[in-house]
Amino acid sequence: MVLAGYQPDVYAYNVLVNGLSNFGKINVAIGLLKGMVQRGCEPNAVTYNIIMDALCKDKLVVEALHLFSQMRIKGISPDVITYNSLIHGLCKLGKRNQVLALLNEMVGHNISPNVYTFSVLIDSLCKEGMVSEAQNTFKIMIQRGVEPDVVTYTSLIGGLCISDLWKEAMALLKEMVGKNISPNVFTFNILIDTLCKNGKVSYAQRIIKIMIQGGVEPDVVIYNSVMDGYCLHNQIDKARKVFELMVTNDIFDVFSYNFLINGYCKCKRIDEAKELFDEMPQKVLVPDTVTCNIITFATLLYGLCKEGDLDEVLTLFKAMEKIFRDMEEGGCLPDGYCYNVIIQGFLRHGYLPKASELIDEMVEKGFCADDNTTELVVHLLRNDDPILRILQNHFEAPKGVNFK
DNA sequence: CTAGGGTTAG
Repeated sequence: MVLAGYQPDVYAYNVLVNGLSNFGKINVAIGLLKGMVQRGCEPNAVTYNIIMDALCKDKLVVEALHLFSQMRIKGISPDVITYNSLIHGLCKLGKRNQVLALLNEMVGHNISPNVYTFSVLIDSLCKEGMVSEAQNTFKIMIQRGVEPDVVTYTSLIGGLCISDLWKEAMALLKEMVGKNISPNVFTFNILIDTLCKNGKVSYAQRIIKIMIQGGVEPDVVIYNSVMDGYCLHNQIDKARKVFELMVTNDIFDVFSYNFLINGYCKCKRIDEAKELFDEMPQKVLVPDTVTCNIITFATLLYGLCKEGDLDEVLTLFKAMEKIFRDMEEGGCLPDGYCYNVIIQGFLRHGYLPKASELIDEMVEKGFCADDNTTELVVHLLRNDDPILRILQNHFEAPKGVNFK
């Protein structure tokens, strides 16, 4: 464009700056910001907003604030988007005082906080567990004539759920529906999952009905939550019924299997857990879920270890080792959780050499013993087991424990 | 051309 003798205007530059920022090339975008001035094109608020927002999303709020002062020196007025980006960035860093200062500043410049501003504030308060403050902010917003939308409601409902205030969350759902603000599948899922975890599966079923009436179809996540809700509250057979319904409708995934396997392991119905595990390859074991397969192995082994069926554990572990090697090529390895669970199984049942060998392997791969593993080793050490000296090097002594 | 939320597991 330049070679052909055309001068890009500020819109053209902004498109480029935006593209570069979206691809993480913020430094190149900043270079362009300087370059455009040299070529006689003045940046506008949008140019600065794009770069400042990208910086804030990279937690580089200090750099964003530097640009903020530069734009004002140039006489370019910040707008509500400028402030929202900065406030969002500062909220994520927990800089409450600076957030309040900016809010005051924007109001002082006659820039009113809008639904984005309030949503950011409410979401941030919710995530910090300050739900009542979030509720207050919500009230203030309405008082000031700023209408909450689906984003604001979803954030606040999520916050209430985190604090187990599901009755308040339900009330809020009703309120938004009454205002003709349609909840989406995420709004429903957050609520349904909380209800299920609290053992209120029948409430959850009611919400699912409301949801279907509202034209939102339950997805696999919803069914999984309901199933896990039953598992968590010792109603494995109800969970099984949901699962079978899911399989019939072809709505299931690795999560579904993992929940149910976990449920069976927890109520010691290991045979059924193993049966489910065995049928997975025909149904869901596709390459992009290999990580989840590991989790499933761990879950299954956890159940077997607790049962003390060590022969079976060893058989499975050998099968697993083979799969691990196959996975290595795909870059998918067992994680620390997996190692710890298996090691604990061996420790509990006296297979100390195998435990030692696995700890070596785990440490070699950069994973650490977790609290449970450490506790088991310490317990065995207190009983003065000589074999455990082999293990000592792998653990730092917790306070008050002397390995020697 | 620019800003907010987003759900399930060991």
